[in-house]
Amino acid sequence: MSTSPVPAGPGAGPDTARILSRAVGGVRAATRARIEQAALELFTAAGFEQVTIDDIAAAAGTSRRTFFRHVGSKADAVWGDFAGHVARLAGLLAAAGDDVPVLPAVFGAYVEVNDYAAADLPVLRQRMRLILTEPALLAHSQVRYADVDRVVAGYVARRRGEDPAALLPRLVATATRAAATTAFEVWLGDERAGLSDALRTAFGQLAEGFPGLRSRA
Amino acid sequence: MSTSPVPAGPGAGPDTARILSRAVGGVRAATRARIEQAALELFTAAGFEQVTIDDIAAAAGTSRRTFFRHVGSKADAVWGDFAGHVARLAGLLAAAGDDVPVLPAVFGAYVEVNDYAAADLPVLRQRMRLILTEPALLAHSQVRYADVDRVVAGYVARRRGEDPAALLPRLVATATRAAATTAFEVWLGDERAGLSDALRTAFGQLAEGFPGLRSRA
DNA sequence: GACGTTAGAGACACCGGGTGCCACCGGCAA
DNA sequence: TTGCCGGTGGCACCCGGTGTCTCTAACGTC
Repeated sequence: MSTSPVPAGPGAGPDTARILSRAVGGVRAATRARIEQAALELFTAAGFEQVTIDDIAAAAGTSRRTFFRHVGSKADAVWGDFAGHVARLAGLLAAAGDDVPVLPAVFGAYVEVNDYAAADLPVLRQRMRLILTEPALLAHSQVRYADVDRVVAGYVARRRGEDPAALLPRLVATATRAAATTAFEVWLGDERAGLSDALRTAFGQLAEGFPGLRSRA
Repeated sequence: MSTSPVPAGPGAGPDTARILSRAVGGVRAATRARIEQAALELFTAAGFEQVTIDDIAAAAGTSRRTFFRHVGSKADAVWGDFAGHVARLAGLLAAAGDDVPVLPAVFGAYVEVNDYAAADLPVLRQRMRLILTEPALLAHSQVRYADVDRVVAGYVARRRGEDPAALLPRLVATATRAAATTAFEVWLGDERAGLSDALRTAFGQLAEGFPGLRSRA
């Protein structure tokens, strides 16, 4: 059970992973978490492009093939359970009453789904810094955000009785998401800023139509 | 000089390219145009992922290595001279007088830089359909749009005397760009729609802060 | 007209992300 | 014991992208 190069063979994997799981729920989730953690550390230390899959696999104590089985792609290693994030957003919107106006409902759902516990903020900063800084990850983000946009556009369309492909639902989705990512950027650049505050400020500006910029400067 | 498999060797390239250029200006530009055209046709016919670089090179009558020398990457083959596009936008903003309010200035620059001649619209549709449909190209678009955002944010910051990294300049940049891409989407989905009209409509909604969505539905 | 120079092109080798396939090993049920 | 099954590792392969070398056609110079 030491870390010395014992020829333990492939059987060593399941054992250690088993120990790590137990409380979490499943071997899969445990190894995936190990891989993602190793990837995050290596990416922030050396940069996304400089780290190879073999590096991550080695750091996580597994193989290249297993990495792809769990994570799917190099970029996916940074995103964690984003699908669950989107699902929570969809749930919040579905649960929003029809008495609250559309725009505040979207704003509120965004703020609530991004209401992280203080303990999770450092990891979130690490993730977002990578996503917004590394070109390859920034590119990949567009594919993920498209899922968010579909959810929001669908909600607006339902409330308005419009086609989700119409201008207004799509516009609300892309504009609110643009505001959210911008809020993330300024939050990332200011160590003292609060994420919820940044989101609310950005949404406020958006909802007011940038009043200071429409008439004479 | 026929198209039969004469062992012409590497010398055949420069000759034909020479003929194609002359009126355009440079052998480089001609071969690049040939490559981009071949790529666009193959992508729309078979899908972005299905087409390999070798396919494009063969269709353009050149080699894989030459493809990369001219185009840079597979995704770049779709974008044409987007850098010039961004430069024109920057020029329009720089030339905008300080008497016109900030937001209308940005809107106007966007509309004007996207005022294509009728003859260019089919190719534009082809390009935008690919960019908005193919996931890999949608991802890549984020990197390109980041350049646009920098230009717009810089303009807003200059007009307002703020830091380009502050919330408002960034927010205006990302929100207007989101509106523009949304306008492109609906324009793409509606054969009869006008691009300028779609842009103006989207910008109008954005500037008004979605009035119908802020109070009771 | 022979010369060297230069830009463009092709061939080759290599790297890294991603996938399909097969073999193995452990646990579990019949 | 036997058979199944989830998880794993190894291997081969495809493809996008880059560095390097060589070749050749075109151009200016003497």
